[in-house]
Amino acid sequence: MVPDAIPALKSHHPGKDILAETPAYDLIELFFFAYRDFVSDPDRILDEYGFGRAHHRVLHFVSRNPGLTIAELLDILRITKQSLNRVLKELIEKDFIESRMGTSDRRQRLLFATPQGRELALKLAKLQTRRIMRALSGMEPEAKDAVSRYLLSLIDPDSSAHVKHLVFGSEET
Amino acid sequence: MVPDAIPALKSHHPGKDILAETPAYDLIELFFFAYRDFVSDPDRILDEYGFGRAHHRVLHFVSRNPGLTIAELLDILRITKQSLNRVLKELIEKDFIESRMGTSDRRQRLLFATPQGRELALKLAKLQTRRIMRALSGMEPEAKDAVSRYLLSLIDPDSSAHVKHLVFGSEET
DNA sequence: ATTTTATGTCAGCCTTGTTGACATATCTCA
DNA sequence: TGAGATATGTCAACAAGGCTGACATAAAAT
Repeated sequence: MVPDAIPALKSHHPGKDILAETPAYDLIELFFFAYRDFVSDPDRILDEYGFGRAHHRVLHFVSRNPGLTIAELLDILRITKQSLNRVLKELIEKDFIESRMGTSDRRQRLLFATPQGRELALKLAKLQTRRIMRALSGMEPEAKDAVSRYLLSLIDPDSSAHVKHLVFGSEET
Repeated sequence: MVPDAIPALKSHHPGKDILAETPAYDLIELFFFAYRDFVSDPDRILDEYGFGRAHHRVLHFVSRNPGLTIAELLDILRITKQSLNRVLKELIEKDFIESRMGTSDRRQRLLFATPQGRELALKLAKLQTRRIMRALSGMEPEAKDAVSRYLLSLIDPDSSAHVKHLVFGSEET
């Protein structure tokens, strides 16, 4: 059923080339399916509020990082300010996020989730946590650490320090 | 910096409730960042062909499962036939995928990647494999298995048997 | 005083998802 | 055989969420 998809790797040089270049189809495809289902949980709830996945991402990171600036948020999401502005404006209008003028630099906007915003963000995070916990249950305790290190290592090395700081706070390695 | 986002879980009942409901922010966020970077690799190459991520997904699963039917592909991707048809038509026109009439059931269309299609699919899979191998290097051998089992368990239980069959072939457990 | 920076906004476009309606060929079953 | 179910294709319209380019403003930095 599955075709010989790696003809170029059959004959030639021995050694690690073969292993290094043999596609890791299992991890590629499992990642796709896992992500597909993982992000689908919040969708139903977001619908009730008239929000989409883009709103979820913004609300999540603002709720997790009170006082986040526009520039920092753009760097996290890797989208343009025009794209961000569209969903952010809606979140502010519907009172899920509040934007205050920066104190030290008054050009900046500091973003904060409102109580309503924090509540929704928490609700969605719990939903995803339930799925994560179900997956981790029945696995050895070291498994969670392995998964965490794997995901971190998948990230672009350029960003990994930044992500580490964002996710774990000011810890090292 | 990080707010007290779980006030509702502080006082009440003892026991596992607290742990079960404390958001797993680390795994939630690492999953987001890892996926963000993981899917970005192929983008540059796809651009050269005038394709997007939707084309990539279709090409990947057809290349991996020669003879796939439209219905099976729709079930994998979880999109509507109209959405699929748009990108599939382009892949066929540009000769990356071939559609043959079913033999046993002539209403069906059996999809096959052309040599050109297989080549592109392989190129993209290798690119993602390089990132995966970089992440796995430096981890214990059991780590890969832990990651694989974790991702599989994240998937909706309804789909997990189907995914298992698709990814690993006709194996059990 | 000038330039740079942080943000906002308008306009238009692209990709990729959606719904609903309808057409065709083929298979299944009574 | 004939009716209905099934697999696919297609048209039209729309929505979400990306993008680019251009331009505006206020505040900081030099």
